[in-house]
Amino acid sequence: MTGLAPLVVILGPTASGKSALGIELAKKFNGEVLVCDSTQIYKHFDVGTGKIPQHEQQGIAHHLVDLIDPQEIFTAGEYRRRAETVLADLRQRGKLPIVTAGTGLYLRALLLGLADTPERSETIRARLRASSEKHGPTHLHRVLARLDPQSAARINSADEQKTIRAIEMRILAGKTVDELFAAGRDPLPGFRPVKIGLSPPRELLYTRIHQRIDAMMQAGWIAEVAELVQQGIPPEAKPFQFIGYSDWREYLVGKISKDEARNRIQQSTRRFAKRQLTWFRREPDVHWLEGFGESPESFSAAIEIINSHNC
RNA sequence: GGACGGGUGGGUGAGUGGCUAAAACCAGCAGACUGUAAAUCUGCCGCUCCUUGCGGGCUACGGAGGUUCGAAUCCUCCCCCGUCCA
Repeated sequence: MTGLAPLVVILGPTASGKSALGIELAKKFNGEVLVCDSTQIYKHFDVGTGKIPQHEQQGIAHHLVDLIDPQEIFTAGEYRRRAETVLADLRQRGKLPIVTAGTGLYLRALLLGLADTPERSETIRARLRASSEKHGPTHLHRVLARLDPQSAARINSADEQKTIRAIEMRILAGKTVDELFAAGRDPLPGFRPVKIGLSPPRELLYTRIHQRIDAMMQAGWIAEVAELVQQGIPPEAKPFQFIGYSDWREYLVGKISKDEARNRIQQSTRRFAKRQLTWFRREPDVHWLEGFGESPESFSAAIEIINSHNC
């Protein structure tokens, strides 16, 4: 029991109000925010990724934001490492860490850890992709079936991305996925997570998502994209895969109308929110709240949950 | 008033006598996911019953009738919509 410091986690789909709740709780409990979001990692992609502007942070420090340049690649493992550094620092300063999590995989990497597996290798991936191009879409899956039948059975043959990763692990480590995973993960030491989930009614969430997109547009999202394009950041850069960025890019060159871009963005955001919900539903020990993070009810409910875990 | 074209499941839309509860796409729902994760991938999607099976029943292609062993598909009348001619 001793030595285990509390770690508040606020999780939920986009637009559910995680950030707002995080800030309020940080104010109340002398905390700081650790953003757990794979998109806010990137510098210069601000409006569309929902970063909280400085002037809205109310003096609460936000960590794990703006870590890398647009052309770089980030990973869940790297997130875990950086988060641990931040956590150690907060602990030293007696601050309550509050994690606002929208990216399920990163949260899992933080809390449960990852198995000791090889990191991604761009060379191997490029080679595999080339070979897939040459031999057809299911070729890699057949290769995997030979190298690692178990994971081949688990991975759908259409899922090239996961197939490649499995082959990559097999090549680099000389072991199958199951063999690698058998060693177990490395859970976050020294902390006791208190998880609060935000799950507002679906209809309301979708409405809120639409409103948020409009607000982002008003906050200069399109201009932001124009600026990024102008700086010469190529369309293949990872953050251009984030919702909206390529749509606005197409809008800017006149390929689609503003309305069309907006519609597409609404659609993919809704789908994204669903996927987040699917992921988080499996997260164990979550105290689910039915409202948005901004609501006073959520705030007081969250306080009660945290207090009951005697933080 | 006349001439064409058309009315299909939540939407768009294919289907011109059986293999059609009806393609495809969208929307929606559910799920998987241990280093790209706002990514990537999968399933369901008229209602209903169970012994959950390439199972049974019911309802469905504007409406009403008809032809046929069998109709979204053919015929008749009616109602709507679009374009054109008066």
